[in-house]
Amino acid sequence: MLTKSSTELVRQRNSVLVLSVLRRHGALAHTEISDFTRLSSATISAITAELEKAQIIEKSEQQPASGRGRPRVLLRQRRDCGYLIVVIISSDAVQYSLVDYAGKLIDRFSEERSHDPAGAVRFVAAVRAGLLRILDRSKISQEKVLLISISSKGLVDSTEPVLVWSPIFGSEQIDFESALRPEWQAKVILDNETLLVAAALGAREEMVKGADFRSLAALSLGHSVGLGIVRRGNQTGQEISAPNFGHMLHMANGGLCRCGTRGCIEAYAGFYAILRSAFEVPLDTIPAKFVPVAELDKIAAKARQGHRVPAFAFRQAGLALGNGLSRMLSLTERMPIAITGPGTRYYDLLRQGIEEGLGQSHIVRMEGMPEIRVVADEQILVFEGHLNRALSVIDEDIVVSGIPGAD
Amino acid sequence: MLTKSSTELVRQRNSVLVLSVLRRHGALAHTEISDFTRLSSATISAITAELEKAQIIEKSEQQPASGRGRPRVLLRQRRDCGYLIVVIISSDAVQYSLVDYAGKLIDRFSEERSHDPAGAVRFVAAVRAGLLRILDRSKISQEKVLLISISSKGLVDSTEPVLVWSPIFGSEQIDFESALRPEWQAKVILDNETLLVAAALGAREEMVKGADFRSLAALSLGHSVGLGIVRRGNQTGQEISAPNFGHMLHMANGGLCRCGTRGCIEAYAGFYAILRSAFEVPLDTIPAKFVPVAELDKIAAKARQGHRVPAFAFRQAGLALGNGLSRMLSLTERMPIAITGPGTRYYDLLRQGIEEGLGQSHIVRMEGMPEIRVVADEQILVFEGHLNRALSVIDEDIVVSGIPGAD
DNA sequence: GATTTTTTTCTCGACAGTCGAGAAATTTAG
DNA sequence: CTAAATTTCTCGACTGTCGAGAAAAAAATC
Repeated sequence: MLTKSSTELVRQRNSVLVLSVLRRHGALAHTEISDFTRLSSATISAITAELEKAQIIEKSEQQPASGRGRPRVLLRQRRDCGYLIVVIISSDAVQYSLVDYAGKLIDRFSEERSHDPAGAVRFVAAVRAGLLRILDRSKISQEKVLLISISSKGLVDSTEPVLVWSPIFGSEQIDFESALRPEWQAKVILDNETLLVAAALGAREEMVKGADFRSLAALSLGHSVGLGIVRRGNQTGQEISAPNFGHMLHMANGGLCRCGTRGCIEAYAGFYAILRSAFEVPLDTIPAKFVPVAELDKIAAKARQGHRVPAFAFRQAGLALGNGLSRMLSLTERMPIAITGPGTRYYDLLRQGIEEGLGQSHIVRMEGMPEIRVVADEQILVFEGHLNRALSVIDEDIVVSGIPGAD
Repeated sequence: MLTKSSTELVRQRNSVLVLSVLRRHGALAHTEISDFTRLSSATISAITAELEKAQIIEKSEQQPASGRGRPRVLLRQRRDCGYLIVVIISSDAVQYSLVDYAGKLIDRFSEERSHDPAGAVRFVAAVRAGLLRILDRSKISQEKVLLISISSKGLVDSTEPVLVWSPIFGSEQIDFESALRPEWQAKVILDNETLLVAAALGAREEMVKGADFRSLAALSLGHSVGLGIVRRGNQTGQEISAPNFGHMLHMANGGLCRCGTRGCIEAYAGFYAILRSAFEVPLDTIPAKFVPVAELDKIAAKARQGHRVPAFAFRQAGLALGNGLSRMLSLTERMPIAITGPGTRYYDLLRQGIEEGLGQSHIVRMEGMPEIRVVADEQILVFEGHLNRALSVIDEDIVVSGIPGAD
């Protein structure tokens, strides 16, 4: 359903546009903003004057003029315009980061997680405590926190910040919105971790390729298996999605997965699954909860020395991943695949299986093998994805919810 | 990448909006347009005056006033504003339809197709001849044909009207753009057939549910297997895609498919595949090119009488479909599935397998079985999808390419 | 038949937004 | 100290939407 358009909407969209180029390129002069946005100089004047009056951006202090002519005055976001709290939930810890409106990290700490399984309620309490703690440490007033951006592995609702399924809590849902609402008036968003990795990689790619960038998938290998897809939308920015890839069916009536179903991709390619096949444990035994990476390193070493069984375990994992990716590609357009996560250290062992698994499908035989690259630093990408996403959400909210001081 | 907005864009979008409500609801009065679009009466006056001057819409002749007050004047599209040719390519014929700007069918005929395999070049020539023929029959000038909307089974390029892979021509690509360009200046679009079915069903659904409609998948069963997905986009209308579902990998190293790959879904669920398993022919024999439906009806009759082998063939087909659908659902949100095509007559035999196949995946166990409905009249839906899509493309093109007579 | 009521369409002035052109500001070069 | 260069700011023109009320036209009422 289309919806009506008006002149105020035009101003809103152009204001968001100005803020977004400021995000992408840092402090900019009037002229540069005009160049990037293709808006006329007069319009830039009007918009920036409004944003400045509303204390969202500010003129930077004069810098030594480096050329002839009137010196430029750079415009940048006001750091104290608002704050963002990033919460990254991983299997063994929760990391809290406080970030200002300009994207600068102000404070950060991690808290260990107890692994008690019946702990969804306790976990939520711990997150609430963590949020209050980071707020307290920095002496920022709670109203200044505009957004809480949370990420976790697992399946996330597409419209509300609800964790529908996670490796740790299973089907015990966690609704962060209602958990934080009385205490916080900040907006709460929740994203799948690998989706953020994909978003960050997509943004980097768009920086380089510009309009040529079309789409990209990120595959995260670790205890569990995650996938994020970024596609360039028709008009408005990027479309991202985080499917339930790790628990897509690999083989009917296959190995038992942590989730209780048989034959998931993760039941072949998760760390615990590789361990299970390497030790030739029957595929229907209940998988180990956690697998120390050192343990897997030993198996990998043996596989590299030429031992058949451990090598076969990695190969099976690769096959499951390759088949799954080929199925994903059957449902989307052709796109490059970036592999991240701790599992990348075994890529040499997985590679052959992945490629063979990919090659078993019609689409890959027809279009050829997709480009596969290995990308390290998953942690950094997750945080980068949080910032990209969260700060542009804040920009939009600020503008749409009426620029304060404009009336 | 965001892009700048301007007042002219506002007018464009609102003009398209007016045309689209006229499409959806037929001839409307000034007041009604204002109600549907939520634009003010003054704006409607301005826009409709412009469209009328440009000979895109017209005031309908006075109808007997049916109430107090000044009688309404209804506005409607001018039939002769432009024309659309719909080309539906099916396995045994090509149907040509000429439609006016108001969506009314003016002329239609079908032409048999010869099944010679090396016939891509000849086929293109036949299509060109068919297009000229329908034009000639109706005495409409070629410049008045604004759009040629083509559909086929198979895989279609997402940006250009190129048939990348089809059941008949295989990987022999057909570029309709370049095939028709010298002769026709009309825009050419090409869509997968099942995608149009999904689009039509989505539009119907949106009529009923309004904003509650989220997404829907259409599964077409026949000689080949097709899938179309419609999702409600963030803001602008619907997002539709037609994945290569029939040739998604069902089982590694499985039965041989028409496409030459092993283990495609179609190699289990296509008509020829059901025939093959019912006759207990080895799964690696090259499949029959065409299977008369009567043949399959016989097998179905036997299966319904309780014979094991034919019943098993349908069950295997159902399992392949169910597994495939479950994989699709792992990569998208939960959505209802509409089953169409000639294969629906065997739904009673397929059903159990489909449901079992769906149930083998984590996502379905967690979210529950998706709603499955059987929808007849695939042919009508294909044409309806063509009209929905093509006419709104025309509306947009007319408005965006500058309203003639506005200057 | 004239007048009032009702409903719809049309028109006018107010307001918001963008744009181009040129004025104003401010620094470097000579 | 003046001219050139460069950036920012300002003004009037144009386009768009909106609300209010005028104009149109038919039915109801007196």
